[in-house]
Amino acid sequence: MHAPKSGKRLTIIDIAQMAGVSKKTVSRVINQAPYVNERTRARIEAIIAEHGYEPDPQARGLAFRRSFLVGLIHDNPNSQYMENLQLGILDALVGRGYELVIRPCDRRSPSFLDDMRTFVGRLRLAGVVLAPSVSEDESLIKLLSAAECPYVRVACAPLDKPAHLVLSHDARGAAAAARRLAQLGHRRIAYISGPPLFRSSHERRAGFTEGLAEYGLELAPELTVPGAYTYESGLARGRDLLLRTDRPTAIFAGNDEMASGVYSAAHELGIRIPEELSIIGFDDAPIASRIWPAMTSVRLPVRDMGRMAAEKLFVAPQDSSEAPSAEFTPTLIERQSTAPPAVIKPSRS
Amino acid sequence: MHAPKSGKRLTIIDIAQMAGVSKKTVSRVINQAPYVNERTRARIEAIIAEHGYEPDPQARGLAFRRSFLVGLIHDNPNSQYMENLQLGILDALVGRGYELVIRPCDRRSPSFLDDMRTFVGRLRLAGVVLAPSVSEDESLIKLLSAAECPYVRVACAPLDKPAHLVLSHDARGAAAAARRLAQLGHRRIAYISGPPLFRSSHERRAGFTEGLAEYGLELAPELTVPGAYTYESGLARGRDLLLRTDRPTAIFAGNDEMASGVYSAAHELGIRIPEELSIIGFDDAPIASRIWPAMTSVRLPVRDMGRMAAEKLFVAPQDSSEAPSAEFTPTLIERQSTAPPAVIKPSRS
DNA sequence: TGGTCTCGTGTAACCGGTGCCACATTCCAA
DNA sequence: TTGGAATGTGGCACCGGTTACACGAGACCA
Repeated sequence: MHAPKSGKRLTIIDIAQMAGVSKKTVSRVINQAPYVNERTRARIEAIIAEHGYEPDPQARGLAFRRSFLVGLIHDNPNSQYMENLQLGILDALVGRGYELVIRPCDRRSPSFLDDMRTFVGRLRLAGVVLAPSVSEDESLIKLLSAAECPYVRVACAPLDKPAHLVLSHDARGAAAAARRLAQLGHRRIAYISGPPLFRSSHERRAGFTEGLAEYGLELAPELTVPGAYTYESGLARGRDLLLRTDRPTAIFAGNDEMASGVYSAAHELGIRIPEELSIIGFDDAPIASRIWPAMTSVRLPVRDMGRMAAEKLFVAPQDSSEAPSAEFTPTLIERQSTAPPAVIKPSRS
Repeated sequence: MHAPKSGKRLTIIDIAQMAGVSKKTVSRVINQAPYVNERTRARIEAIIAEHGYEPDPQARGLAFRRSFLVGLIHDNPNSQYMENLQLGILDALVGRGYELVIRPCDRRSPSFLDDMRTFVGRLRLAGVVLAPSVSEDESLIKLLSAAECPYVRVACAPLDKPAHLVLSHDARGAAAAARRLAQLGHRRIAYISGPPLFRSSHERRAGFTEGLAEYGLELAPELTVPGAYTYESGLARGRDLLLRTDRPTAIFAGNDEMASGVYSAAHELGIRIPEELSIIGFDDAPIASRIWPAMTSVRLPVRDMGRMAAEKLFVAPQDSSEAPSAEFTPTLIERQSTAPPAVIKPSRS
């Protein structure tokens, strides 16, 4: 129980003096370097623990020529998604002495690449995690490689280097949705896609098509309509689809945001869910379980993906043997928005 | 057009050599210190701009004995709220050379205060922003004061020091909701509160009561029920209220999360919104505009509040004359969930 | 003419750690 | 016994900036 020097925080020199060694030896202990006598190491560790000493990250960073900060670059409008990703990353960071710095971005801004260069360069980031859809930006990847900044992409489709990738098999989730609708007996099934700029739009459509194919069904072109991942686009496309004379009995939307738009369209038109219309969304956003009737949706383990992304930053990039598998399969969460199609009275065509 | 030394990043010494001065003079320019000849200053600034030199924050931080990081401590479950707060804070930080580090926390954890002490101490944070409800934690405030760490609280009720506060007048927003319901002709109005631990629960109730009072109405105790700011609690309390023989014609929920629970309860019971039941929420969360029919809600300018919070960190704490007013009044966003009450047929009591 | 004050600039030490290398010991094989 | 490698430790420069202070030059005043 040494009285701590008032006001001053402990430095490596204080610890060295207490232990009767040079600060270099304390440094070795901190960095778990070899060539330290076991007894010496134990003694120093005890002193460090007793006094709650923590080395200054800025001083260490200066000497190491890199910081103890991990950046999260994103342009994802889904705040729930981003929050879970943050939490997952922090799961891995906390305890290792790293911190998370957030950087939203706009890929369409003319200063985008300059901003990013400044961000990773000035901070000498220990690594960055890229969330969709900026994770699909190849020019940014090139920049990061050039800056020798470790990075991990969170994405929904296989991209070039698996060592830098945390993959969600969106296609599999969409396929599960398709199977479920087919099993329930639906035949006239519509799909509202996301914008083509997003890789996930294509993955989800491809998976959905594949799932239907397993049941001998195919996605009719006239029932495949383009949305924009927004509520408004879901509402508009939903109206379009539901006003047709032979309207679909089920709609799969590329995300929950659009699916909730379809809900509104159905309500407007007095079409009952799920009796007259089955709906499946994607993301399992908070709204899916709060909307009425609760929505069947496809859930991504976003927090796990975030944790994995951060952990991948800490394994040597070349050591692909050590690299843990980073592929995640979504789950279909069944709620009350899916049911067998109503018996359709033959329309007098 | 000097060829940059390959691979090496520029340091203050490089700039000093180019300008033919000592690094100390460059340092003065960077920090906008006095006693630099105007011509010298201009020349150095030109060189800095030309080469895109940016001083290393870690080296500066080490010498300054504080970092260029601002922390955001939160335990708010509303991801939309947190995202907007982050964006607002970043609005103020970007361009000043500061970065935002995120730290979720759990006030009930036994290691809570130790974690926070470590967080602000080890990083030598330039400041922290506290989001509700952890912003109401007095022991944390005490800790920050002791650590001489600048802080700003984002809260919904006047707390001790205005210089450290960004205030949202939740009560005024709730009063606006009350007025609107009263104007529409509602008389049997229920309130579902948040948990008592949250200051906002009390503020919103108080404001709502006050707004009703302006119309000679009062909040009946039997129509004031305790919720928990969750969807489930809104659903349960909504069922309770709507199953009563003389059920309310309007319900004001302490937040949108609970309000969406009331929606579900109403749908379950076949009660039409807004014809038979008016609902108002609070927060204007994304769900408010996506749920059907779109919900009337009270909107907080969260992003502005975040920006203000960060800006307050950069004015001298004592200089309260300079401190900008940091009070925000919510707005009532009217949508389709409010209407005059249905004419009630006299019940055979 | 000299003294003091303000301005403008440079020098040296330092912030709190790490890298590189020298050096002393111990261990083991030849 | 000896030499070379492996082990354990310390010294010193350095990471890229800042503070404290010294110093010279010119302005102003007595």
